[in-house]
Amino acid sequence: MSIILDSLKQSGINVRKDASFSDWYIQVVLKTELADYAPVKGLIVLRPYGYSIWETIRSILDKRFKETDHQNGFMPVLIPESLLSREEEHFEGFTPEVFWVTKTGNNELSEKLALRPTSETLAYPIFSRWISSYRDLPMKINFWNSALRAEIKSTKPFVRTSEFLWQEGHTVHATEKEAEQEVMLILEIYRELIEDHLSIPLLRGFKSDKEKFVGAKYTMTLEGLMADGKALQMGTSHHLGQNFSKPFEIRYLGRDNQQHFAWQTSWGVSWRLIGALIMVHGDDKGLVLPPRIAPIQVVVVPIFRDKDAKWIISKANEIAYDLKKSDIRVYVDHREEYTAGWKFNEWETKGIPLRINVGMRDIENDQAELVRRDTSEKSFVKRAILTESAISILEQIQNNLFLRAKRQLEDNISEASNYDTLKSILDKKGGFVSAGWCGDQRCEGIIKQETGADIRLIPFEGQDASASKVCIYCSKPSKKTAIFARAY
RNA sequence: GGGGUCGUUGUCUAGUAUGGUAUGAUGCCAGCCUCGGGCGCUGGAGGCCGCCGGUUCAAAUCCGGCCGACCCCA
Repeated sequence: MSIILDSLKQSGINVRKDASFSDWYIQVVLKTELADYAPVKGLIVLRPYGYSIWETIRSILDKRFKETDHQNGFMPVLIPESLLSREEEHFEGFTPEVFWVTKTGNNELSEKLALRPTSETLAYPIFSRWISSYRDLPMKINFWNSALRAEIKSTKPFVRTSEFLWQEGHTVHATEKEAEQEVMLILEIYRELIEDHLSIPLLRGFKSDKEKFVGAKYTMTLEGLMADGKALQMGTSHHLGQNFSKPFEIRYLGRDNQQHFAWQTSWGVSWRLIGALIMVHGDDKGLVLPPRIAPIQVVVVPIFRDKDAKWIISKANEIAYDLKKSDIRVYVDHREEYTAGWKFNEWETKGIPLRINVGMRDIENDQAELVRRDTSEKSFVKRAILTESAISILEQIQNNLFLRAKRQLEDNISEASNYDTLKSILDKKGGFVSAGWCGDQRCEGIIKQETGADIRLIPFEGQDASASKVCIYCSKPSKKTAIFARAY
């Protein structure tokens, strides 16, 4: 059961983040009106506030994709079984979580149709029709859509749902080198989104073969750390090699007048990022949004009594007008049905980075009160420098959230030189644990079974030192330095 | 994969042991109120007690199945 805080009313968050993390998370999702449950297990409804955060994430990414010569397209949601199963490893990997359509009305379909768990197998035969020569390459297409993967056991809004919003990019290249560059470019675009906009620090590296995208040659990943010490995969970029171009016959005629199989990549991030935002930055009062992705960056709350309402609201509008001229996303809460105190709480729960209060006293003093969401710090600022102060404080909030999270991440990366230490760190502290690994999937599998932790990534950095280590499980010479964690 | 807890009005809940037509708060609606941290006062509306079936004169309550939510262990 939750620990109920008497001091808070039911309309607010009434459990503490550090006391009952999971309960707290659900309350934030529901009470800030990000999302609600749908009638089918594992499915959620995005409410306008949640959707607006997704739209912000989408617009940031979309801009970067287009700047790097990607185009948007759309693929249907149904995939014939014959196509889904064409690449064997891929099919086996996805089979347990595929939703199947078997009927139209009362008639059995002659071939089962899968609700897309991802679009590779549907897109690639079509790509094959579109590509015939090196002149058609590279082809770089992105889809903003949803994917369906049945979550049988445990579900959690945004983090683990049977349908999720995401983008999936698919590119086709003439050379392996180009595909490798593409995978890295995308990883950097994701890093930029997550670290610079969502203020969530990351570890970068490769997935192990066991954890990579089924069918990929290799997968690169960005991993974040949640406030409860569990890791969350934030984005992945896959080098598909020719693993799909061969079965799906994506061939092009080269300058050498020879047929070549193309080299491919695919990559995606999902609304899981919204879950990460909640878990990383949220506090006992609710959501805390970094300014760059907050749908509303500044809320202006006019404080008034009936007789001077119009006057004070007009002052609030003037402040908002100035802020808008500087491209700040601002909202004036002029509702007369709610008290100022009520509004303070509501906007804090929703995580608006900066609040500006204006009442009669402030107007008399030619000032306004600024309240930071991240530190609760209050300051009075003269009207003349209000806009520049707001801009500067928003910037500070953005940085502060990142640094706070970065400290949290760094404090929770441990090193283990033997198996007992690994287990004890996982149990007592959580977080990421760096250790030597022989590269054998059996060791990896046993560790996961015994500790619940898997290899989150093989980091790009620090691999030089791995030769001097031994495998954390079998003690044979280490081939890689791997980072283990329990994860969502 | 294994185990457990739970489902009562928009929300949170009492009632379930021992069967008799549902309690309180909050929210909602109307009207008042000197509204700077979820103000205060008066009145009002709101319920297939998750769904389906069984037992019974009678089921929120007992039994079975299903659906959904959450937790713990691996």
